[in-house]
Amino acid sequence: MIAHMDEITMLQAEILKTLASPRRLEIIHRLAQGPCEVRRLAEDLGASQPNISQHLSVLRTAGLVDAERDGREVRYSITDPDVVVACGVMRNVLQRRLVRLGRLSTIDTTHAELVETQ
Amino acid sequence: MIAHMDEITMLQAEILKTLASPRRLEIIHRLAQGPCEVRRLAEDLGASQPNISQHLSVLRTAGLVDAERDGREVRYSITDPDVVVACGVMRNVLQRRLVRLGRLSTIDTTHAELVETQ
DNA sequence: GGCACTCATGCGCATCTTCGAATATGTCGA
DNA sequence: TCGACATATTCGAAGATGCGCATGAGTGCC
Repeated sequence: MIAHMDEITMLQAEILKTLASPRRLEIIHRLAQGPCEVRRLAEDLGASQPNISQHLSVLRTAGLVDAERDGREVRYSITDPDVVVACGVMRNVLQRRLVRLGRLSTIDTTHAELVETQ
Repeated sequence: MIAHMDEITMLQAEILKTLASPRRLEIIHRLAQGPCEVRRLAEDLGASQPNISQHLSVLRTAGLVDAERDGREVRYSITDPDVVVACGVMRNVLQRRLVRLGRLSTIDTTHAELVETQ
């Protein structure tokens, strides 16, 4: 579909599609704090191991996370910190919007530098 | 699905899902240069009017763009510039990756501050 | 080798998304 | 009011996605 379009635009759409999942966002969010093994991710996020593994596979294919074997465990980590930064900016957009919608009378959290990517 | 999860995480996934489309990214990219009417968008992007209108509807529902009627035309514009910034950061991540993959011997474009969101 | 543990993968099913084509809605001018 | 133009919406088919479940594959210890 869409014969000719900036290749980078299509790649970007792929990346975004990869991130467009609550579960995967949680994983990214968790990995932003530091590398983590599959089992622990599954526990922390309250999901099944296969489920987490599937999502990690998607993230790995998209090049958003790296996998490193350590004994029988596999430790995943964020590939490029800027992905977390981008997510943080998005998150701030949402924060601002929620404030705007939720409490119209409230003074805007002028540039609440949350970027609490962690 | 996924009973309890940060509401903001789910909203963020919604936003990302909205952006996870080459066509819609093109639209955002185009609107980042300034407001534009549907017909011109369709022409510039080489897509049909209904198609563009559909995508604009999705973007509008997600609150990513604003629509303003002007006579019989409707002018669309970016709601929050930070969305463009976030896209720009993502784009840079990709740029770097392409450089890394394409020309391994090339010196890394150390923080090529493209953010050519425009 | 055999077992336990950790992670990855394949399958089937329900759900959602996208597109083109047709059509409805809205706006202006004659 | 009618016609022309600009935009929005609806519909159906094709394709993609997510989940649970079962199972395969890799590793280390006995």
